[in-house]
Amino acid sequence: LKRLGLSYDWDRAIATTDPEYYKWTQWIFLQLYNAWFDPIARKARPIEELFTELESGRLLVGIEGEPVFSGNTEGVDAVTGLPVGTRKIHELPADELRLFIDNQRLAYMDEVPVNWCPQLGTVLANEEVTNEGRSERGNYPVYRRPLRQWMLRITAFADRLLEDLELVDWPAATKMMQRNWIGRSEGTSVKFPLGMGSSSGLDDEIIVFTTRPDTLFGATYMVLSPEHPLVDAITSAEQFHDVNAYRIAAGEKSDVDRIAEAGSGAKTGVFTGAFAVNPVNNEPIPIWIADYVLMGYGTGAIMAVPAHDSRDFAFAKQFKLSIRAVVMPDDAWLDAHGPADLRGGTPDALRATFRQDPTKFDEAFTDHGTAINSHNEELTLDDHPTLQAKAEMLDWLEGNGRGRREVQYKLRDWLFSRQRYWGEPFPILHDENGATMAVNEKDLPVALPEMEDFRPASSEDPEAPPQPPLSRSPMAWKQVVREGRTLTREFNTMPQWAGSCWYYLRFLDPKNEQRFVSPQADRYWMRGNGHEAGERGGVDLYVGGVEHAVLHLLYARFWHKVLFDLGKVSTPEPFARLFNQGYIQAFYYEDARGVRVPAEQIEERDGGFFYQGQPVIRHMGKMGKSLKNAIAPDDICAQYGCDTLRLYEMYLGPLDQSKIWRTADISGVHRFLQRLWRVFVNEDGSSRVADVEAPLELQRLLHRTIKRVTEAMDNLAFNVAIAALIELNNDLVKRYASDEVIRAAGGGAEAAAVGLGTGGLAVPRSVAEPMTLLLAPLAPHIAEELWEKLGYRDSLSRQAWPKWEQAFLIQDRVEYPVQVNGKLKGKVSVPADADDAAIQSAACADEKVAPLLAGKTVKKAIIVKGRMVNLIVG
RNA sequence: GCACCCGUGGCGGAACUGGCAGACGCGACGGUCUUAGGAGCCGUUGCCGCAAGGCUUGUGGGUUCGAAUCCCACCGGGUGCACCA
Repeated sequence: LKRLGLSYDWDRAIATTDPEYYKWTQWIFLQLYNAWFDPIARKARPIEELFTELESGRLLVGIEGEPVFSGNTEGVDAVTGLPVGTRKIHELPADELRLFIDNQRLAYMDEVPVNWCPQLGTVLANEEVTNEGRSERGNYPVYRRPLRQWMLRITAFADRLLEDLELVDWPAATKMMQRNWIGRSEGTSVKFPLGMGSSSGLDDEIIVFTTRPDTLFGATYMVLSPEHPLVDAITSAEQFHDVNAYRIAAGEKSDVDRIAEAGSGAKTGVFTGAFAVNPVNNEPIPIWIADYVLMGYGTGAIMAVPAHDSRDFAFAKQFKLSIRAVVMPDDAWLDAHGPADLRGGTPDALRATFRQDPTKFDEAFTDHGTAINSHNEELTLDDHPTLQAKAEMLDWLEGNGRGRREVQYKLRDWLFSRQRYWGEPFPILHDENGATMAVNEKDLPVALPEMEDFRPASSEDPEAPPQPPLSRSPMAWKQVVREGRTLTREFNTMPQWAGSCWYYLRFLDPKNEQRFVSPQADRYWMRGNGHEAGERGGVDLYVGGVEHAVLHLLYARFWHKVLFDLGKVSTPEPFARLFNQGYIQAFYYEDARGVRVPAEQIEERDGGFFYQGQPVIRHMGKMGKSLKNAIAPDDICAQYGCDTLRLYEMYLGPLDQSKIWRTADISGVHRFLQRLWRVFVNEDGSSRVADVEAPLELQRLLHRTIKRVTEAMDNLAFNVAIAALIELNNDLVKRYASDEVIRAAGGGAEAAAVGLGTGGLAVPRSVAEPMTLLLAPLAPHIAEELWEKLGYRDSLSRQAWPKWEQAFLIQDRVEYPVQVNGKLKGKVSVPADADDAAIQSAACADEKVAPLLAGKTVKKAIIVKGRMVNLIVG
């Protein structure tokens, strides 16, 4: 791939080139294809059970082809004799039944507006489009256009994906991002009948979603998204031209333009000529179309309450639509936003003005308040606080069949097909009618065909049709004959996420040829911490960057839940604990044109930075190719060794923070390793370690170090663990000085005499061995070398982790800081078993403290055992 | 705009449940060994002060015997969300 000049990444290359791996990715896809979501049980079930449910009559087919549970129907239709709102399934023609079933699958094909990126020549998932409306990869513009594509029904799992975030030990920020992305919002759907002036002639209604049903009396117009399916039917003849022109313009707009427009606050829109009826007061209200209403959220239609929604307020002012106040704000808001001549005046005047004409205020009031101007013959909300008014309105709507409680999600189904060569082929065949069927399990994997030219069709024209490279593949691959019928393979391929969605499961059992993972391996690894089946469980610790928060981590949770529901894995969540590591950052440099220049060729002089003699500007950013500021790890390894590189990166700071690379700082950890080596090993390579007694103070330091390192490692605080080892090493260097120091002091024999060593020059084995084991996870290579110098022939990796002994953590004497009135004044050393009275008298007798107590009485002494003494004097 | 996280020496950072702030490292300074030092070794190093001593965890307040840690307000930085009805 590199030779061909194509960009690639390793995850993807491995996932799509190892048939033993993608075979099982295709198999999991078939699990999704052959499953449906039971909304009552709230779980995925095999498609066979859909047939069973249909045959038993517990599941019925709704009028619009939706599944209806018999328990949810009300009464029997007098004409058909069937439960209200259902059809006879046995009389359904085969193709309709097939359509019904296909529409229930967790992997299904649908024609929906998708993110089309002509330059990449492929469609993209919502999660792969940036806030600016560009492709995350390559940063190209993305357009919305309807295309028939493979979708995965992740929305069915929205509630469980949200709820089960409670189970996992993840960073708050990552959970927050998933919650935002799922975007659950509780509200009300309200039916607005079409009124006079509608050209449709149908008794159609428009359903809107709102979180503020209490403001329904203030709905003075309605807005449909330009793509709303009813637009054609309702638009009047006079308005047809304008509406059509607006729709075309909106369709041609890229997301980039649309989002830029949103940022400016400007609104565009066109009147359709049609009216709807506000169900609470039977007033006709005009229906507009505008692109500030998104087809992708809610029902693609809104009731506009301009007095209490800032977008509707801007739109109504621009197009001179009426604005009616139905929620009274508090006085402070009125005073802050009211007309200049009334500000600072009486609240009554402001209230009266707001009630009459909210356009005199400078923005919409969107908070909760007290309902006003809100009553009809049956219902009055006036003077009721917003929460109460919401509940009352909801009751009224439900009682009259004009609306009901509803939950909306921002999450959309996952667009799963791509028009690229490098991806797992779908294990799917199409018949002559376009119906889909699964490839037989025994025929997996469906391998990619050999092709000369497998590049995606790139174009700058948003109208360019998608052309999957596999559509140009040899006929021998494209067509499959099964039972005498010629079937065609699916030409789209899966996105890179497919393979990464479950690789952690394959890691548990990578050589298994019978299953994607054996139940034994799943149980052993995923429930290793004593979890029962169905409890959280999952991978013990998963370290990765935040950029996966709503991509890989959401997709993998979804697949895992499907596999869990189908009994293929035993835990509902894949990753028990997640840790987001920070990025290594480095300086990068831009020349006068803003072009980035290689950081390694920068000269620093005269307080400035220069590239080939030209001044450049220094910035800071994530280390990588695009900023031309990468440091090749190989070079650092060649110069210092890879243990030094490891140690340096870990010593930079906490794992979750972004850290700045500074090559100069490497010498610190490099020196540590050299000093450590010299404590253990003589210049001639012989070991300095022997079976000598370690002094008590050293034993105590060793056990303190074991404790600190162990706890730091548990917290992933590698920098702290390394610091503790450096301290231990510094102590050893002082006690058992290195060759150079001994020579300087006149040779080994005299060393003890001049105070350089207390127990001879040999380093006690009882310290050296545990220290080596503590070092092993941080600097594994040098630790193995030292282990060999200690006389072992096998790797230390099978050794038990050192344990600290409480007995060595206890000191004979304890040094207490002495505070007087909360201020630190002195320190006293007392025996560890001294009682409070003894500690206090020692504290009072301290030479720094005593003068401060002269002529005063100690009113109170706060003594915290082992911690400190605080004397309160009057 | 809303939400979340974070502010500690010249720098990276440490500090268990509120209990000696600044561990450890870098840098700097001094010494030593050297033909030499951008190597090694030995020291010093939060700030002010000759010292005694005083001050110090973004700023201001609060709780407490005691606050980097808890609470409130503000300032600064980072991240996320955002035409989501």
